[in-house]
Parts: sequence; C-alpha cells; structure tokens
Amino acid sequence: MAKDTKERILMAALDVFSKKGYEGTNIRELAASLGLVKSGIYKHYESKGAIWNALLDRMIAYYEERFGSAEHLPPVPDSLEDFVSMTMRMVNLTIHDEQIVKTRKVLTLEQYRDERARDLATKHFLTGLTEMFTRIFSGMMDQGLIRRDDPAMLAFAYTTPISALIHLCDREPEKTEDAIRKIEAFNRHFIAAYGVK
Amino acid sequence: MAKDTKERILMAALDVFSKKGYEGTNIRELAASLGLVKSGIYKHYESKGAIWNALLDRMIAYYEERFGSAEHLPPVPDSLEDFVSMTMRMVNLTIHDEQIVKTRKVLTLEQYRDERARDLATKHFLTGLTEMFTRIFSGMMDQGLIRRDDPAMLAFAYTTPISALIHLCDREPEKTEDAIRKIEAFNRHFIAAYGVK
DNA sequence: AATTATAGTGAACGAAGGGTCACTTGTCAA
DNA sequence: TTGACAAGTGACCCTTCGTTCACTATAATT
Repeated sequence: MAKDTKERILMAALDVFSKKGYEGTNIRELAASLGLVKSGIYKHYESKGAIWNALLDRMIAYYEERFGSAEHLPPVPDSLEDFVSMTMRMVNLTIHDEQIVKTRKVLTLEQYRDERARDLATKHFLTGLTEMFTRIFSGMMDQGLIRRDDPAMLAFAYTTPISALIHLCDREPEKTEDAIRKIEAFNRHFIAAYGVK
Repeated sequence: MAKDTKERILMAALDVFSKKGYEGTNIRELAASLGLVKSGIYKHYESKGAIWNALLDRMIAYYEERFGSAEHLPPVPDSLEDFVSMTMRMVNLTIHDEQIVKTRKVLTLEQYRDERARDLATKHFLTGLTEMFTRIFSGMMDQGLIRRDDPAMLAFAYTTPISALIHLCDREPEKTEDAIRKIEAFNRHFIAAYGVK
C-alpha cells in the first residue's frame, strides 16, 4: 500500500509536470489530484525535487529497459509492406500511449533546466530512433529490400521527419489524423526513393 | 528613453524566459538583470503576463515580417552548390543568432501553456520551413536542378532532419559543430538522391 | 520659473509556495 | 490486548512571488 501510493504520486507527477512543467506545478495540487493533502506527499518523498528525481530515474530506467538492449529491438522486416506496417504500429503507439506522450512533454519542458532530462530528450527525440533504424535498414539492405546506402544516414533521414510530426501531435493533438496520413505519405515517398521493387 | 527601457525589458524577458521558462522567472530577477528594482518594471508593463504577451506579440510580428510575405523569400538558387550554400547560411544564422535561439527555446518551453506560442512553434519548427522550401524546390524543379517530384513532400523530407539538428544544438550547444557537419553530410546525401547532375 | 509628466525607488502587502510537526487512524506482529 | 509502525491530516512556519503605493529625482512643457 505504501508502494502503491508512492507509485501513484509518480504517475500524478508525470501528468501534472507534463502539463504545467516542474516550476509551474505545486505540491498541493499534485496531492489533491490523488485525493491526498499536501503533507501526505512528504511521507513518501522528502521534497518536490525528490519527486522530480525519482520520476526521471523512472523515465531513464524505462527507456533503458525498453530500448537499451539489442534484444528488444524489433525484428528486421521481411518485406517493404512489413516495414511500413511496423513503423505505423510504432507511431500509433508512441502518439496514443498517454504515458509516452507525457514523458515526451516533460522532457521537452525540462530539457534546458535538468541535465539528465536533456540527455534523455536527445535519446528520445533523435539518437534512439536513429540507432534503432540504422540496424533495421542495415538488415534490410542485407536482404536486398532497400538500396545499399549509408544505413545511419538513411535512418536519420527517415526518422527525423516522423519525429517532427510526432512533436506536432504532442503540441496540437487535433492534427493527429493529418499527421498520421502525412507519415503514411512520407513512407510511400521514402520507399519509392529507396525501396527495391 | 521610456521606449528604450520598455524595449530592454522585452529583451531581458526573452533571455530569462528562454532559460527558466515563464513560471520559473521572477520579476525581481528580471529587473535586476536590467539594473532596475522590481517595481520599476511596473512603470512599463502592468503585469508579468503583460510582458509575456508583449514578447509574444513581438515574436509573432517579427516572424511575419521576416517570413510572412513572399517577397522576403530567398531567391531560387541557380545551382546545386548554390542551394547548399544558401541552406548552410540559413542554418548558421539560425543556430548562432542569440535572439533566434532564445525565441525557439521560449516557444519550446511555453508551447503547451499558451495557444499563440503553440501556433508560432508549429510555424517555426515545421510549417514555415516546409512552405519556404516547397517554393524553392518547385523553382529548382522548373530549372531542372532536381528531379521532378512532389515539392511539398521533398521540402518536408529536407527540412525536418535539419530542424531536428537545430533543436539538438539548442539543447546541447557543445554538439553544434557535429550537428553542422551532419547537416552538410545530409545535404550531400539529399543531393545525391534528388539532384540532377 | 513654475508645473507637470515620466522613470525609478524602497517599503509594504497579501497570496501562494515548499516544507515541518504534533497528532490521529488503521494494520499487523508479538 | 497491546505496542509499534506506516499512512494520512490539519494547523502552522518561512520564504518567495506578483503587485501596489507613497515618494523622489529628472527631464520636458508652459
């Protein structure tokens, strides 16, 4: 039960930090969203900063667990259609999963204030995806699915446009459908340019 | 002299908002950075929110003035080398101009809180560049410099990777040189794929 | 020269923030 | 049954924040 509340506090913190940022958040409000009174929070965390650090620990650990080891990488697709549908599954997850969306927003808001947030933001927004798709493209080149080229450059050129649209969805959720269509169109464009038919 | 201080307050606000965000900023500090005492600020703006609104007005007007009308668009380059050097000039400006960097940071930090910041962020980070390069690519296709294709899609695929690296520079300035090299490499890759030799 | 606006000061205020503490309540072990 | 402990409460403390105001100095206007 203690663990439970401690956990709920972290999730509430993720929620409110993602909306108002760390500085814009106050403990009373955070506690109230859990049906607690502010002093109750301090039975579980010693300060607002401690909540922030615990949340970041969690986000970092989650990222490592999820994308850190090679074994959790998606398999190399065995056709171009497979490749596109894998991308679209990932995109849909990352756009619609509340927790992932909030994580991105928090990292966006705190990237200039907190060094660890800064580093994790770069992984989330740039290097993580690029590295992942570098391996995928490398595999696809070996299989002759796409033209042989620098896989890292291709991954960069492939993931950053998609990433830009994911950010757009975070910022303006009402444009989500448009963004998804645009990602699909971009995939067709990409495959037309690099796919081997 | 009144105008002057009013102006200096805006510039100081841009500076401190870009570092600490709106909520994280306090008027005392802002005033002190101008050699003023906090009550002096209120001779020029009626509240902290008024400073924010004036700053946003300024950023919006500046953007309109700079990128809003077709006449301020860069000319269509007349060679591929010209095109790349134009891009690199723009990139260097946008990465090194303090005011532009701060503007991006402020928009990044306040995009979820303020509707106008949100809209301007989308222009800065996505649609503005895309529209601009749509025209450029359209012109370059007419001149036979690049393969005929959907210019809007090409602009999207060209500008978003560069944008991602600009964001990286904002977040981790020590990676600026790497980022610029990467943009140059991306340009070569892009031209190899779409340029007509 | 007298007046009046303007820019800036310093003290003060109320509200809101983070954090503490003595106390209550419920749970579980001895 | 009792004792210990973890979880939660409400009142309180101190600091910081945004804002106001009476006042001064300076520059412009009549």
